[in-house]
Amino acid sequence: MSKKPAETQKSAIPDDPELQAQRFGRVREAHQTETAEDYVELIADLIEAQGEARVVDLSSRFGVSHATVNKVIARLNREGLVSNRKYRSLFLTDEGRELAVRCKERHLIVFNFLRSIGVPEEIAEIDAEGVEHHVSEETLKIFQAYISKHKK
Amino acid sequence: MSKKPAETQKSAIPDDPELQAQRFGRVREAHQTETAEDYVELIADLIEAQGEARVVDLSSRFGVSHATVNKVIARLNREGLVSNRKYRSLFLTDEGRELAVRCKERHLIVFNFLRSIGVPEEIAEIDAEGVEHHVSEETLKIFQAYISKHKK
DNA sequence: CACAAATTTTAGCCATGGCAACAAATTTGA
DNA sequence: TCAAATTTGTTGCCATGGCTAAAATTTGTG
Repeated sequence: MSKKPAETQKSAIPDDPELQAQRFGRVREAHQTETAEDYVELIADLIEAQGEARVVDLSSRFGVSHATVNKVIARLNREGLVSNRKYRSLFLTDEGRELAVRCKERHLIVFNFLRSIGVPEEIAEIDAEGVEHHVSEETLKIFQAYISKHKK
Repeated sequence: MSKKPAETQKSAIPDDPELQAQRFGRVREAHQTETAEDYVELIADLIEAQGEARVVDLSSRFGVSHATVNKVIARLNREGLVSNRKYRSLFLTDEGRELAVRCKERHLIVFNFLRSIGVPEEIAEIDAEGVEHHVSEETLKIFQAYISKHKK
């Protein structure tokens, strides 16, 4: 009766399992790349700001042990995003550098968008850090348009 | 010269390490609870929609194997969010139910906010799934206010 | 230069959440 | 009823990203 053919019945009924599985799959994927993105982004920032990126810096800025940093770096190296030689400072590969640029852009858009709808600076910074990895290109474009329209 | 005393120099310089570590720490925390939140939310939805929540449903909707579901359920049980007996359908504890309610509210706010700034339905659904776990209470309030102001 | 301090690496531990394969219980239906 | 199908549970594997502790290397100072 009041049931539209194949429409989402909103509220509780989560609709088609496959669709939902795809969504969660996306989130899991995003999660996979989160660490990599955070690392290349910070490495790029450190190189720009201090001329080099060292394990200590990453460990203090991420708030994890240097052992953890080392493990992640080993993976990023394996995946061709970071190039490093023992006991020397860290570098990004071309691929890593490209990824860093994209991430930084995205981060900035999310941050600016949050600011422009009225989120206080420090909170926007925190939220952007978590949110940036989960925002689609489409949504990002909408954020960008909103910023442009409302700026100053 | 155009350098204000102790201000964030924007762009590349990531500012104080401790602050930054706190931010990443928050993201890690959020991540910790993500799985739990997704599970209780879906369990609640399934119970509402179909009268019960079974391992098969979770596995097909999350798109993971039932072995994985079982493992997570064991943890949630240990943590007092889910109550279950062997070979029977799953239930939420009071605590689990409360968490589910909070998550559902949050999910809906994020989803509606995205819709209200012009994100298409299916994309909003995907993005909300990933974003919801990383939005602070403050930002959520701002989302909510925006929705109210722009609704209809 | 030599040695102490700082940094980096390694090793070994843990929990989580993936998986496949197999085992057990329950439901179904002929 | 009872065999087959489905559902659930268990086991053992893997990778990731946490940790501490100890070893190795580099750095810097006296």
